[in-house]
Amino acid sequence: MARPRRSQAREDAKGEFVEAAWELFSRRGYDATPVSAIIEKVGLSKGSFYYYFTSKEEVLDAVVSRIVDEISRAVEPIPSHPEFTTQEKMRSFFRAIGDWKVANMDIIREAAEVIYRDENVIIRHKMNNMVVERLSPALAEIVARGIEEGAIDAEEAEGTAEMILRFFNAMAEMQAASFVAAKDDPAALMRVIRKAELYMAAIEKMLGVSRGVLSPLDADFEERLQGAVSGEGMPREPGLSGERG
Amino acid sequence: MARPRRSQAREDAKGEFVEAAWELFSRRGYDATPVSAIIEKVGLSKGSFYYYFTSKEEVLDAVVSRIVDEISRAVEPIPSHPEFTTQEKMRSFFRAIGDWKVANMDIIREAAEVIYRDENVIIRHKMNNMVVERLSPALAEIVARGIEEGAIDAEEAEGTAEMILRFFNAMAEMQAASFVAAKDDPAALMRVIRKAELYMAAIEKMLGVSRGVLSPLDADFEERLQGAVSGEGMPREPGLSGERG
DNA sequence: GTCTATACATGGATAGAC
DNA sequence: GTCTATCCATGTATAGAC
Repeated sequence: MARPRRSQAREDAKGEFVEAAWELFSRRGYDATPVSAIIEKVGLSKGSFYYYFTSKEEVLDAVVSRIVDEISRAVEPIPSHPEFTTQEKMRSFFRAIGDWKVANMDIIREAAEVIYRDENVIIRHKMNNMVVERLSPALAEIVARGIEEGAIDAEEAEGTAEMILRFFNAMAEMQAASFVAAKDDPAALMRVIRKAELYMAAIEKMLGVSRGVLSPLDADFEERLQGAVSGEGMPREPGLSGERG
Repeated sequence: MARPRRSQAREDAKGEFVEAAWELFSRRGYDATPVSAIIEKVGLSKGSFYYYFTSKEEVLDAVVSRIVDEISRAVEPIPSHPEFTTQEKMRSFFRAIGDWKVANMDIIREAAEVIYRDENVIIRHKMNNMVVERLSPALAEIVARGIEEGAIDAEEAEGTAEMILRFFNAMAEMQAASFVAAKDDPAALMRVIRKAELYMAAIEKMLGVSRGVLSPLDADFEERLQGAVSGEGMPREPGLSGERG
């Protein structure tokens, strides 16, 4: 027996609001998206919106939470992987984040320009903080294990894990600033990637692991990124990852 | 008898707006401060405000710029200091920033709670970016010199300088998160300071300098911070060479 | 060039009916 | 749970006075 519903029953109205909000925030920005736009998209009224969320900010929290959930799911099993060494776990960890970015490159590329704008710091900020909060435990577990085994040189696993993730966020901010500064310069991307390697190398130094333990993924990531960014895989000059002068 | 100028003569109306804005932003927050509050405080009208600034955001930019100017003035002479070694320059550099924070602790302590709130990320963000932008050149000069002399192990001075400053910002974000998480816990401050040492040690590792080159300032900073935080007036003594004239 | 007064559109949020 | 109607704060624009 079917449950009696109102004319246009919603399976998951709240979810629809979150979905619509993300689409709008990523295309127009947070401040620039009025609640009225969200409700229009969903086809419900303002009253409904405020039935599910106490404020516009709350729907942003939900949006961010949903995104971080995805990354979190990919990262959680890594620390307890039975066969991975500490190095492999670290590499997988960063790669999981990178993979998410690559997998969502089409969205990100479109959203980046918007999200990276000053007015939308609030989005990045909530994302950054949630990444630290939710991903720290898994990374801390890997680091703790690494310290035990002597594979990592650090004093305190949790603080170190948090620090690395915040450093990762700082790297993203660098990318944001670089892209905004030169969004029309096609060479900008390569400069950003080169800078990113500096950051990865810095993490290696922080952890006292040898150079290249974390960064090889970059050479790989770089290719995939390049493909994703160009949209069709333009031919390009070979490796720049290892060289220095 | 002085001719009565319109209401009250203003020497520097624009400066007064900036001053008033900073006082209000730091006490109530950016979003929570309507332009009407700023003009009330100054005693001028909205039209005046928009004569000097094209938007509310612009006055925030001016506020942030003024603050970063202060730090910048303290930092600029350091790279060309004739007698300092690279290590001393680095130490002075970080200390100059620390000193500014200590000197302004009363304001900061009051403002911290407000500034650190999510709604006010925009303030921190603009501050962070401006710090990177304005302080990078000086730090890069120190680093470049250090690389030449073999005192610092890094690949590229400018990128490294920018990275370190962003890392510094990340440290501030950690502090923000920690304070917000436990604002009533008196032990929280010590934990934060301890965490901060982790960050300073990480910078030392990044630069390939020996442990303690940068962090001794922390022991010092810690004391002064402790004094400042406990509410006692602190001896504010810029232990650093040149600054404002 | 500097400022006052005022008008206005936008948009977040609420109340209460169904 | 969803609606309609409404409130009201506030950023911004403008006309015009000194």
